[in-house]
Amino acid sequence: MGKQMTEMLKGTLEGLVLAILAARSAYGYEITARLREQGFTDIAEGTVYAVLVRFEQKGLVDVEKVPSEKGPPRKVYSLNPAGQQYLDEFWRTWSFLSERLGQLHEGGR
Amino acid sequence: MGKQMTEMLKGTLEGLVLAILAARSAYGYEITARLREQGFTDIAEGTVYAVLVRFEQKGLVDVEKVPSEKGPPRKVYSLNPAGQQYLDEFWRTWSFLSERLGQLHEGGR
DNA sequence: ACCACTATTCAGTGTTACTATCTACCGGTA
DNA sequence: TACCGGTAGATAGTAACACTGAATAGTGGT
Repeated sequence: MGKQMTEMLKGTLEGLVLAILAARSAYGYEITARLREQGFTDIAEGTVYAVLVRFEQKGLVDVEKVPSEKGPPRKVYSLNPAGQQYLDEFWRTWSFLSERLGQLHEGGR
Repeated sequence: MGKQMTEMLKGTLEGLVLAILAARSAYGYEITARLREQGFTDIAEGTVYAVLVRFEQKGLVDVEKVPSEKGPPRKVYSLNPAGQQYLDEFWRTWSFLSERLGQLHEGGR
């Protein structure tokens, strides 16, 4: 999708994935697929896994290994209270930025 | 403002500054001051200058040195057609992301 | 002579997403 | 058996970006 999207995803991809997990627990492959469905066709698989590893290291998610009928076992991630708090903070930050940019976008025409 | 804002600014700070320049030409110190007025109190001065250098290297702006009554000469930056095009692309990218995140934010409550 | 304000530059650091590749498990087919 | 496509995850190396912290420099006022 271009270099601008790549840079813009830094800082928002985390929130994107957290928001998906907030709706319901999921595993990496599934999250990638859902992002692709929503139009983020260029997000690399490896990138999503890296995000999930970071979440685990920061203690924002709980992990459970679940055997799969097709393929190797899945690592199912679910948001814990710390993750929910982190997500709340993300929304506050994003709202602030979104508001300012929205004003600039309107004012510029 | 926190680490989340720092990361979220990657990719959006460029657009922020471009949008400011689209409204009218400006120099670095002035841009920093305007950002601070708008609530971006934690954006480092050095960061803004780095953005402007990148713009110059990419050929998105025209530069003019103007003597100042107070202090050293100013480098006044103005958006050129390439910069305007880059800004248009930024808005398209941001709109896409903003729409998706907006949906997730609404759906999550 | 000193200080506060204005104005720009730069080296070094940490975080992040991408690329590319590798491992591994399963079912179906030749 | 041997192979392949789809599912699932891990990892080393790279590029881009914002921040920290400091340095440099010009002007006016005390």
